Amino acid sequence: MEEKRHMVGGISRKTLERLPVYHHYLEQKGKEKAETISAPSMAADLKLNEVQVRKDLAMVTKTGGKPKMGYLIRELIRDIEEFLGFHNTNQAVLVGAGSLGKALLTYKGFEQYGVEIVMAFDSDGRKVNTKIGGKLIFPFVKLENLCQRMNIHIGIITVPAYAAQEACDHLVAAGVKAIWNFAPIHLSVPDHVLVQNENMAVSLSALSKYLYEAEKEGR
Amino acid sequence: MEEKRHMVGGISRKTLERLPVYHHYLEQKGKEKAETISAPSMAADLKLNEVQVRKDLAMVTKTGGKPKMGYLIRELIRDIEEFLGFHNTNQAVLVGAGSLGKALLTYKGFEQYGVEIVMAFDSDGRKVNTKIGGKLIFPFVKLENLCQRMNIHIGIITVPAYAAQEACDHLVAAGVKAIWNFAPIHLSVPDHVLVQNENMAVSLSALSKYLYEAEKEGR
DNA sequence: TAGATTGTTAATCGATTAACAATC
DNA sequence: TAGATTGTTAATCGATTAACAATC
Repeated sequence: MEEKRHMVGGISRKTLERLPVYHHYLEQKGKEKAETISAPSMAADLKLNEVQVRKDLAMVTKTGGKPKMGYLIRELIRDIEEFLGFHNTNQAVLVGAGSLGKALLTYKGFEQYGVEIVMAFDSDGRKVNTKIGGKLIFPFVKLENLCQRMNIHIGIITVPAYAAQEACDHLVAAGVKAIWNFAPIHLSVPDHVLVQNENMAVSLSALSKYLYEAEKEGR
Repeated sequence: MEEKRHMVGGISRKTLERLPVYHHYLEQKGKEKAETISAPSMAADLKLNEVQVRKDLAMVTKTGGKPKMGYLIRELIRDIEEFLGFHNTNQAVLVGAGSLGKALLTYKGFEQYGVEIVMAFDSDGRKVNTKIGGKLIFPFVKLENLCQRMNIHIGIITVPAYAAQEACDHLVAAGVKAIWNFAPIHLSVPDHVLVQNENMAVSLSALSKYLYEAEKEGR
């Protein structure tokens, strides 16, 4: 049975990308003492189409909204969190304790999204056995063995591009099911492994292109 | 005249996202002594559709490919770089010298994509006047004045979510035209300013959701 | 009741893919 | 020539938006 590339668990990737945006927005609103929210006001604030907002919410909410009243904020937050699986935390390992890896190891916000980095790997002997953000750095050669034994499901790749495929292969061999890739390179993985690319080069290119166009058009 | 949201300089955002991927791939191939490349082989390696590759390349290349031979790698690289405006470097400032900000300040790969970070701002007095990655940290209150005087076009936001909109407002007031936002929050900006969100929460949510589904389905 | 809002069905729009003629 | 490959036109597919009935 072939799985559609753009679908994850029955909803479109586009919707999936908007859910965390809604989640963050609703948490903000919740702090401001608001109890309910309407799709048109959410859409206006987030610059989205109101029907799109309603359809997205319909994918996750059990009780739905009430005409003239909108949705209950607390309920929506809970529904989104359950839908996205925030509450069943997955353990992750990080490969490559360079500056970006260090930033991710010290970042506090991941657990909110159901991901906990439990350790890191690096081939630089000077980093091995030190701690960053409270997480111990192990030698790269122990990656496969340790990940397998600890039944780790998520690998985060922050090594340079030339080392990324090798890191990826070891993670896959260890049984990792999802890879969060920060190296600007296309990774080859078996079909059952999800690769989520965080490609900064893409964003930069888009910015650069936009400014290039803006200049040409004399804006 | 209204500009289509999903178009940047006449090409679709999807194509724009793939161009840096092609660029990196072609540079790899170029190093391996290859001189030409065909759309089918690129498509196979990058797991894309071959017609899509051809169409994307047709958007940027002047001379096109030759039947039976494919495209000249060096030429494609040059065309993509010119199209994306890699060669006219834009100066950028970074706001928020925390762990992520530090990672970006020390990262070497940006200039390749036409973006040079020239300085950073932080409201923490202990960081002010120190250097990270060779770039000087200025007090946050000087942001608007300095950016305006130096005619900076790109702002990179790596402050916490609660401080992001304020940082954004100052950047916009200083005349910045494009913002690269790492805070997990929707920024309100005037229409002429481009916001490029690097939302790690979105990626994490997708990973988390994928694993959640995989478990449910017993994979 | 009137008006705001929801949820759904139908129309539109854009991006992807298939089909195919042209060409080296 | 035969076969690989390009480039383009047409068909398909999915996501967005418009229209509208239902409801509080």
